[in-house]
Amino acid sequence: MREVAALAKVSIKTVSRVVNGEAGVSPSLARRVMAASERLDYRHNMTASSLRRSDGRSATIGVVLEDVANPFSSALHRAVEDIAVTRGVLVLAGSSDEDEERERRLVSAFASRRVDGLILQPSSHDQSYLLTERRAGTVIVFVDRPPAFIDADAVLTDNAAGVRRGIRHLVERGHRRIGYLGDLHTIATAAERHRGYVEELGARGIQVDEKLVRLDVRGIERAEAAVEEILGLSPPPTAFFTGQNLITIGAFRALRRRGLHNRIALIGFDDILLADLLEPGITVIAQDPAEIGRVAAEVLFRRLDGDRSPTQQHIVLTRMITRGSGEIVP
Amino acid sequence: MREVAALAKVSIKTVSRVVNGEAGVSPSLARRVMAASERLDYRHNMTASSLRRSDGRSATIGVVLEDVANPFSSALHRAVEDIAVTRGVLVLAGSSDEDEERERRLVSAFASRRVDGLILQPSSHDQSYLLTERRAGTVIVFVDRPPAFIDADAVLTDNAAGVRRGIRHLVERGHRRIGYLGDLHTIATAAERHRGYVEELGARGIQVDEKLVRLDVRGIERAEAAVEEILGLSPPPTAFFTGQNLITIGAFRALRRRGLHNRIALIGFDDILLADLLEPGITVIAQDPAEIGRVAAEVLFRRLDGDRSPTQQHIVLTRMITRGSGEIVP
DNA sequence: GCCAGTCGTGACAACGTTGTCAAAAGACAA
DNA sequence: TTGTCTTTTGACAACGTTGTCACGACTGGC
Repeated sequence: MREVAALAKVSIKTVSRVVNGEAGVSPSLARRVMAASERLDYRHNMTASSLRRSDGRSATIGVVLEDVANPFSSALHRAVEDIAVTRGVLVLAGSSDEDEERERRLVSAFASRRVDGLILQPSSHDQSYLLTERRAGTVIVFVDRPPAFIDADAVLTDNAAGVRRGIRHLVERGHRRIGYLGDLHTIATAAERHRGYVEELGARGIQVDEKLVRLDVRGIERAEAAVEEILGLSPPPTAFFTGQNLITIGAFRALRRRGLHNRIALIGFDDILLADLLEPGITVIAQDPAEIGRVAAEVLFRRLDGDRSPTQQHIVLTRMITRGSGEIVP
Repeated sequence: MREVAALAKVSIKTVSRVVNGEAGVSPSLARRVMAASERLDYRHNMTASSLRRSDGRSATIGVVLEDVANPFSSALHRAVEDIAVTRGVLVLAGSSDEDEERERRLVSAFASRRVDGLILQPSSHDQSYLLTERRAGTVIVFVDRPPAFIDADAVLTDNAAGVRRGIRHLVERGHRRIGYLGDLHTIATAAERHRGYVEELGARGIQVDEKLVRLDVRGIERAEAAVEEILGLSPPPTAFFTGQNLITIGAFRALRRRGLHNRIALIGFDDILLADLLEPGITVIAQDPAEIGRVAAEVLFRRLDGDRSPTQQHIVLTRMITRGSGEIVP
């Protein structure tokens, strides 16, 4: 900037004014400054700018997700980015891998780079450590899972309601013995989904048979094994509800290996790419990660713009997509 | 930092030394400083630090991908992140959507935040605009597509070789009429893949029948339509090679709708989640986006560590995964 | 007890910007 | 011409750090 000022024969303050598009610079000087910064390949230094600036904004936000490579997280990430770019804001992204320690390290790294806001899919069970960041002015929005020990905006899926919808769908088609496979019960969403299963069965006057329920099922292989086991019961279930993506895939594999994929019903939580090409197509309760990301980003920027209203939980609805596997009758 | 210094009754320089873990601070003072910064919730300001620091490093890199939400890009992104975290470096990510203008805006936004390095999956056909950034000391590594009008490190897939492998597989099983569907010919990788098709047929003494070839096929629907058209020829092809993910899906759909999925062979470029659950499973030439990301990040950090050797192209191999669709005989 | 050398500490300037304020230059009326 | 007001411009300090350097307090050898 100093060099540009020297070349244009003005003060650096005038260069600053031109760079920031401030009013009150005569056109001739402005032209001279632009020409000079062009010639010297001048690049504005946002970090120095935000250091000095009164609002101290870095025009950068941080996003902590379970894994930027998984479809749910990355769709959410993309939606956040789309809102952010419209405001010239950049997105730092990190994966917590369901690990509290990693989550905290990421948050701390973001904080030391003075991000304006944070979108967090929490792995931890206590986010009170964020109080410090918030006191420092960082806006925080939770996604997918509710905050614990801190009052903050959150954008969540109606997990229990979604599962109830799926279970109702099965019960209405005559199923009474419905197996349930859920993810780690410590994950808030997994607990919610299991709750939906129990509640809907209760509401329909069906006793929960604990032998048909497996929690803490992680990954495809475990799901396959769990389905095999449950199918060994007598009488076996006539339908399965699977509480997560990979579990759905594992269950489908197991059913197909046994040749039961057209005999036993299956509904999965969370949509799966290509689910419509399978035989039968898999009926799912689909979340809308892009919508979650969009809403979260909008809430965040509204807060940054000065919204001081009480924190709020925003619920994003699920949608049932029927493709065949959920419409098999007992 | 000033407040911490005041509370610990030392100079701010001593606080700086403690925060940076520099040697030569007496243990008693160090303890006092730590206690004080704990009590005041002091957060180191990396932006101010990197502004003053002699190397000027921001411990942040930028990644420009086609779309952070697509599986290829996001797997690559994740691999980069994994290398970066080990060095305390954070990753800014952005999606170019195959749009030159967006790519340049992202690069410029990254540059103004003084990222140390840039990993770029270019959409543009001329990246000479990056010369300025590089002169400023930013390390640049290209992924997936080679640089144009700039000499830089690149990490690429052996596209042509991968396709040749697939075509050979089909020819060896007796196919002579093999349809080919490719993405936008302006994308370097798509052009390379098409080249592989032509070359391998040539090497096997098979004349390319242009009626069996469709380029510039974008997305699932277009691919479906293209397959339908080509199937209308007489004689129709006995196999298809599809040069991209979505095209493979579209082709499979079209074949299934016609009831030909067990009669006409299909090999796709790039692996598809769940491809093994389909009937038949889809044989693919799989890329390894995670490996591309890993290598790119390693090259980038090696450069940042001072490696001044000539720029290099790193080739990441493809792998054929046979699942059934590619093993159908005419 | 003196000197040279080492170690710990702090004062100060600087990194690249922008906010503040005052000075200079121009516009207009009397 | 003068005085007043408005517009344009620049000098300077400050943002939160770290590099440089110098100072004082030890240490050990004689």
